[in-house]
Amino acid sequence: MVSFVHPAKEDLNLPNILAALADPMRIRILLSLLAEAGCMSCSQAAPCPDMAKSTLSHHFRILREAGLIRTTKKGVENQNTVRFEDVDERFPGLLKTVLKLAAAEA
Amino acid sequence: MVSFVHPAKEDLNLPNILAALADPMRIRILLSLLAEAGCMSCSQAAPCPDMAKSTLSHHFRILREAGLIRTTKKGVENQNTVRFEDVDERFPGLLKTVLKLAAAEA
DNA sequence: TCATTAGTACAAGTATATTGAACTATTGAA
DNA sequence: TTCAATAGTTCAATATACTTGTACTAATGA
Repeated sequence: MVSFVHPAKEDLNLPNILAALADPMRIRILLSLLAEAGCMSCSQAAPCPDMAKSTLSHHFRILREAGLIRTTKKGVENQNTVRFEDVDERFPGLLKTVLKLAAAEA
Repeated sequence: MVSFVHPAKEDLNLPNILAALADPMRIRILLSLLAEAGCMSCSQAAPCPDMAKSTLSHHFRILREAGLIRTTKKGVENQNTVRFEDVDERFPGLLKTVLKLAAAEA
């Protein structure tokens, strides 16, 4: 059985979050998740279909352990959502600012 | 003769900037530079005196090549300033948001 | 001219990212 | 039930990036 590590809201940590946001692939995953305004499986959310599954899994783990997404197992897939409110409460404005700029660049 | 690489304002690039901001030591260097509201040598700006000179030089180079600081040689020292306006024009709000949150954490 | 100071450059070791292969869990169909 | 297919994870190996010591350069001042 796979169980996912999700830090509590109060344990969100700025260096971890910034490190997670520092990878263009992970930014694109977050934008993709937000564009669908809800849950997506890892494969759906992946904006780069030719990337190795294991690499993708690694990126989702980084996002999850930084507290940027929440992952739950639904059947054979995972459902991922952005923890926007949690992150915004702890670090107001950060996610909105970074993702807005990233979306504008893309 | 050492000459420094400074990207033009229009070449500032979000992934590079986020990657540069993803290291706590580099965040502390930026905060230290801004706290003095101006120029500082590398050694002055370094918030961690027991770090190897070469490591420090490496961090200043990352910041410089991401376009976050400008370095000029003044005598035997370097003078470093944060390129706040350039970065803010290209990526409005980013630097202010990140550094404010980082300062609040520290 | 020579010692000192501030920093850079390079090479070596150490840490992190990427990938393929093997594995687990769930589903759905025979 | 059993079996194949699907979606992800884990692990081990390789590739890339960070850290540091040593050697070097450039400027200053005695």
